[in-house]
Amino acid sequence: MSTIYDVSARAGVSPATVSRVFNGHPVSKEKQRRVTAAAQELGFVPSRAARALRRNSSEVIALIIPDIENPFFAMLARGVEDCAQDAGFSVVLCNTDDDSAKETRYFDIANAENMAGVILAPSPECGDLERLIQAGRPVVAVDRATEVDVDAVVIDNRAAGTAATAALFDQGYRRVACIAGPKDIEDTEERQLAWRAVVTSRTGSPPEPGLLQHGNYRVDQGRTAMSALLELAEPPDAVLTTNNLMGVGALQVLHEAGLTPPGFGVAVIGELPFPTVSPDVITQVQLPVRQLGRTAATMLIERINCDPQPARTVVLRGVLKAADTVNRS
Amino acid sequence: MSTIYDVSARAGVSPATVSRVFNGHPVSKEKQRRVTAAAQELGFVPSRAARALRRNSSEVIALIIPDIENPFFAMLARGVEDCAQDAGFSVVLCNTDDDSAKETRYFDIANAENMAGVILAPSPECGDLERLIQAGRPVVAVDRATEVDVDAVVIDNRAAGTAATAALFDQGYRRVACIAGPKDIEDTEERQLAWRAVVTSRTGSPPEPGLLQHGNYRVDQGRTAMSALLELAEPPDAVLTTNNLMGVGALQVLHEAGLTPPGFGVAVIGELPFPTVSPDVITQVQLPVRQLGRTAATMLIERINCDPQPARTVVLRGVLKAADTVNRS
DNA sequence: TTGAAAGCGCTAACAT
DNA sequence: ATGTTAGCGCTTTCAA
Repeated sequence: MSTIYDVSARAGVSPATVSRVFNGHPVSKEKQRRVTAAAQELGFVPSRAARALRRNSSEVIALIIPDIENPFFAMLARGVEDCAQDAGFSVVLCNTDDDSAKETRYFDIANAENMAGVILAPSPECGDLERLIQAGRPVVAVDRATEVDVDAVVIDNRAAGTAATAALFDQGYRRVACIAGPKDIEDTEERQLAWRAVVTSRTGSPPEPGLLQHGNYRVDQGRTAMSALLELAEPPDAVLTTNNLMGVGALQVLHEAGLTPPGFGVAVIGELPFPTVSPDVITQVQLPVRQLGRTAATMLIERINCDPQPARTVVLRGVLKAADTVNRS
Repeated sequence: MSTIYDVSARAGVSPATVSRVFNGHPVSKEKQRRVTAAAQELGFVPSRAARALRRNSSEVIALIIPDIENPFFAMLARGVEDCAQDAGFSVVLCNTDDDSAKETRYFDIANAENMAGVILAPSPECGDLERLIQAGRPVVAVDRATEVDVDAVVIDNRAAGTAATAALFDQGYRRVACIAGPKDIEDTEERQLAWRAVVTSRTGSPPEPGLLQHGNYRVDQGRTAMSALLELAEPPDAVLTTNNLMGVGALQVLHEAGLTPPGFGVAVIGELPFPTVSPDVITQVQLPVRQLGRTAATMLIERINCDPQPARTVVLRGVLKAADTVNRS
């Protein structure tokens, strides 16, 4: 690995000039040419390690998410990485399993690595964000907002829940249940409240308590919740799940019980990953997840470039893909 | 962010001693105590950036893969990250889209960042690995081997292809087609050859050319290939896909054509991601993907710790989950 | 066991 | 526009 000194010697200029060329600072045409030529010949690649130390900011951003195996976060990661790469940043992948201690550990690492910034999908009780703020490291929250006042990109959960639930009623279902996420998470709470509101307005009374189940956003809990719903004295004829993975679990159980859509109504907030059967009979609210990632990365990079404006929250809306309307009389 | 000097001043020792404490080098009990106390009080976290520069090796490894949105690679990433984290390493996510130019760019970044090592799922024509080798950066190849002689963790593709194809014949299917990956990739080639061998031995003659389709490992090409198979003058009664995503595509097309398993036999190498219907009617060769990631990370970390042994190749085997044997007479 | 000091490769004042 | 130089925070000889 050759250094800036090797290049400067070969080009007959000072190391500072080489640095200037590689940072786009003004340099005379002639020296510019000599430097690039010398660098080319030596296969010189600037040391990001040295630069990070000197500038107290590396060309790396942290992406802190619950679990990359969840297709939602994989998509998000893809959006972030695409955008980051275009801007010359690399992305460090940090899985937290919704554990705030792990989250905090990653905050420390972000500091220790002098990372340029952090994109965070916060766990229910978010880690100690102050550590980042105090170090002056920009943070953008995605998917969920945080207590702390930082930039955020979120989904319009209320609208998503309303659209999905209303679609089920429009398709003719009457007893619409809901499988929601953990109680203490804001976004799922919003979706669940939307469901409750639509049920109330369509049926004239609030949903029975048994029709609301809580899961942890994963497939197995979708299964558990769906099983519980089917065991009710008076089971529902349709279900809304507030995320995609619990939708997968619910569909598995329904399938095993011989209750496939559209015989039983299913609506999912989020997109079913890799469906092997036609998803036309399932109502989905498709979330612009990649866009979520791209937007977050863009905002973060603006901050990294010292954009001084106050914290912003960007709200993205999902797109309703209603099931083919089989109006069951 | 306090530095090693702040700590040394507070503890009344030299900076070198602080460094020694944090690196597990011998230091007297007393000073050890004072240093840890001082560090604790100051909330000192060692600068990885400085360390990386000085040691010419950071606590970061690169994970270079085609696409994190493919659940196979998401699982792999999870295995890698879990293992890396335990050893104190962070993981940089690099999506190549099977583009060797992007791959090479990431090799340069790995060098520029002084990364500790690289885990690489090589694209068909692999990037310029020499850049890494020459810089002395350890590399472990996963999923596919490389031209260059480096450590590798791969799947026993021949066994996987054989088991899956044989299972289809055992279930009573007679005309077994194959949807394989790109022609120039070794692993899919192995799987396809295994299919060919089993077909030949079971039917007494090699498969007709039309029964072999090539795709690019993605859902859409699985669809295209399956459609082509169904349009044959004499269509197959079963199909093997050499990866999971093409299996998804094939199942979609079959479903749309009203040909669902077990009426039409389907075997997939790899696991169907998030199946919404019971996968019991589909033969899968489950690949130990997370284990693949863990093994690769473990091997890499051994190399980082200067393990001098010659390049090793570890072969992992999949597990056959045959469909419930519906023997169609 | 401990400390002093050099230096990893770069950037940014400062001086010219 | 360009060169000189002092660090960024750490690790690692070398001496003591």
